[in-house]
Amino acid sequence: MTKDSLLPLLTAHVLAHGLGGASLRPLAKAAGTSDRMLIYHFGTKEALIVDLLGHIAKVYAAALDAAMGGEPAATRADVVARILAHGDAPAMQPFMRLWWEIVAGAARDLPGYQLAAQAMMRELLGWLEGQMPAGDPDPRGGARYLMTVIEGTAMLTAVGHGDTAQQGLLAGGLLPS
Amino acid sequence: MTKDSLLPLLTAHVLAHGLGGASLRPLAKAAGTSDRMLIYHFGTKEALIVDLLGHIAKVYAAALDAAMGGEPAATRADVVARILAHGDAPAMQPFMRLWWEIVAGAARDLPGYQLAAQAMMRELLGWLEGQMPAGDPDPRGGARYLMTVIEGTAMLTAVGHGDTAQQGLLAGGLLPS
DNA sequence: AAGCGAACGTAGCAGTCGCTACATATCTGG
DNA sequence: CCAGATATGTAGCGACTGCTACGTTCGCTT
Repeated sequence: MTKDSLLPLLTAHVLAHGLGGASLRPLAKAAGTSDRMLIYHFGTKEALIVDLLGHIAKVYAAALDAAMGGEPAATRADVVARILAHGDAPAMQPFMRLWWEIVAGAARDLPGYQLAAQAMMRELLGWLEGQMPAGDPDPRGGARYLMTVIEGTAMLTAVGHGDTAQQGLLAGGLLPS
Repeated sequence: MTKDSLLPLLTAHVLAHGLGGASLRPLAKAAGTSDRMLIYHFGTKEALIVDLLGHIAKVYAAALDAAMGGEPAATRADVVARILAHGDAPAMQPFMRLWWEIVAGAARDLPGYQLAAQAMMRELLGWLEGQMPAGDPDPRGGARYLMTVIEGTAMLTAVGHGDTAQQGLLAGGLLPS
């Protein structure tokens, strides 16, 4: 029972129950161990969280890679539609709930949170650059532009203003009509 | 010592120390009371948080109203620049840190969080609509579009990807060059 | 003045927190 | 074959959690 075998189980638990309220004993039960052993392996709860965030970032990267397939999109609007569909998928929603906790932790400068969030955003940006339409005049800037729009849409959706974001995307010519 | 005189002091405490980790005794000390009295006034910690979120939304609305002044912007890019400057102001940063906790709570459907977040986004949307340039072809859709972009920028900034968002805004023609 | 309800302090409940001391197992290398 | 490292269980520490029981003080009304 090593760290690497523990991390997926811990990940599953925080995906289900959140990261902020996670405490050692429930985490340990989810991983089939005791709090004693978690401290033994990770040294500290804080170190555990840092390791866990790193692992979650890697899981996210793998999920993006798996969704990477398909030919490049025809238009920027198609790129947006494609990734919004990916984020709206039911399988992604536990991760989306977790994501906002990671953002909140990064905003408060908790150790490990910024690093994990930046890694995931870097991954998403790379994915977007690879998805940009073939003849796009500015794939590099365009990918950054789309990422900004997409994250804004995700946030508004999280607080129940998804329709507002949809209307904004439509007005910005970023939704296929 | 009524609820309404307590709420500003409680607000100051959560702005400084966060909302997720807030517990009754520190809150009470910040408000100059005891945990006993907080329960007496609000009935439950959960009810206190709900009331507090409602109050925070009102404070946010008032802050936006106060910043409302000035003639309408000349271009959409000016609107974006204006509100990003407002959000980057040092006085707004405790609120920004709190905001991501509110988003995370809304994403997890904690009681009161969605309501407060929606109220604040509604307020921001109204402010944006009032700030749209005079001759804008689609002020209503444009405001929603700008709000999506602005919130995306805020999120990327929170996780340390502010430069990425800047480049995106530039590529989208939403920053005055 | 008597009575009453709201406002408040003190003390404490049962439970959880991160973490540790201590005793054991189980495995590995000389 | 046995020393030493690695792994695990049990029990518990002190601090903190939300919340409550109980008693007191205050301002007000009748």
